[in-house]
Amino acid sequence: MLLMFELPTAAAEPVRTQPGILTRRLARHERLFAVGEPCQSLYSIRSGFFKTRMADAAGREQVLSFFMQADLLGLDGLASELHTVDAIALEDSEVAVMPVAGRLAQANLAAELAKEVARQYDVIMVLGSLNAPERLVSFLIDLSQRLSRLGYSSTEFHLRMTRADIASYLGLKLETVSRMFSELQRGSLIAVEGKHVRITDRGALEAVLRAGY
Amino acid sequence: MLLMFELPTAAAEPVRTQPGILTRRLARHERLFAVGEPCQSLYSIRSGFFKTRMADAAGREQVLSFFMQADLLGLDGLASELHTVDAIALEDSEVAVMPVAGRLAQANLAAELAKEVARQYDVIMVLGSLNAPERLVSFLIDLSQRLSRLGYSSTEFHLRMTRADIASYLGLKLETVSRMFSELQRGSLIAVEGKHVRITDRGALEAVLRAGY
DNA sequence: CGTTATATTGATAGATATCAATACGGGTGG
DNA sequence: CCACCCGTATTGATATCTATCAATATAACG
Repeated sequence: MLLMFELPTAAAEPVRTQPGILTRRLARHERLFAVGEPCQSLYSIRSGFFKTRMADAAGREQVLSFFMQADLLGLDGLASELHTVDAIALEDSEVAVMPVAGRLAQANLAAELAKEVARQYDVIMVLGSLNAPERLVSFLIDLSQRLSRLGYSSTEFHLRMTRADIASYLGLKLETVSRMFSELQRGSLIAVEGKHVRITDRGALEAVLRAGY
Repeated sequence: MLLMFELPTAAAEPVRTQPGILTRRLARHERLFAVGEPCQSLYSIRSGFFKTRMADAAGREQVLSFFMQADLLGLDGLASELHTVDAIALEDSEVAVMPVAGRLAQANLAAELAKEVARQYDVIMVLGSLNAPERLVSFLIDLSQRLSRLGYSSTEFHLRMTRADIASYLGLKLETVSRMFSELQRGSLIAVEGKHVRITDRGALEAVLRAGY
């Protein structure tokens, strides 16, 4: 099992399902690309769910983003031509492989990068100025909005990532995340059962971000 | 004095110092652009020092970056065509004004955005996984390296920003930043006197990031 | 030179991390 | 297909870190 993580990420050869479009399938826990690998392609997520993570000089790991359907993965590698993060499938997934120099025009690339910059500013705001419950609320609202945009329920969903993933993403510890879930449930803002979340009071959730907690 | 902050940011008309190149001068505390303004130009810093900041729904302010000579300001506005941050001069400064659609080729734009994405990942790592002294160390090393690249001393420099600015940038409170400065000084890693900083033991500073503090 | 912003330091409170024990659940092998 | 087992999650008790409150001290600015 541990071996799975050691396989070179190119082990699964992309397959040509439609003329001119490469598709790659990944099993849960498989790595789409790893730190240090050359960045030759971007990946548009067809289905599934990913996280990206990075480690610092002391080996501390940080989850940087979560990616779902229609999201574009791989922008991290454009500055240096090498990937600076690992991308890991959190469930069986399928991505469209797009050569960096290919169909994605230069202008679109800039637009995607600009969006990524904007998203990251939001993450920095969260990490820099929100306390633990606020961070979790912000995370849930963001998830809810993204799912909604994809046509899924905005009030009820399954978390694809572990508490540890959420904690790392939010700059907290997993126990704290767990406590905050329970806390929000006690306050009747949400209903949680493991990875299943239902937003029961969206107004109150949004109020948390406006007025603090 | 307070009025200064209320002046529209376009008050100071850019002047044409060289044929084809617009330059704009700003006094300390003056705003180069503000949240919500259309993003028509990027700014290359000729001299001086800037911070960018953002406020969330609850009005909490977050300093996002510091900019110095040769840095490119304004990338924040490219996603939505409106600026999402305020840019404020921390000392008398001069910037070259570059129309977004102008001389900066599309490819260069993408490259700059990619670099910005990479820089922000580092900020997220800092906020997400370092404790207070480590954050300050990371900040000082980054500053030192950037100044060095510009030909200034990497071991001795003047901070252009206040403790509150540093604190916001690092997701801390200003008192904590002040304590961490004193702490690093007690450990003989640096010598501080107000805004003047001297790095006395760079090896030890770097060790903090490798081994924790 | 006075006034105000900025910085330092101390005492204390509050939030989150850490340590630990238990419960839960999903994947795997029998 | 079921039972087992290990990864995951919850919860409690306590420790640690950072924020807050407060009092000076210092420096920058008009």
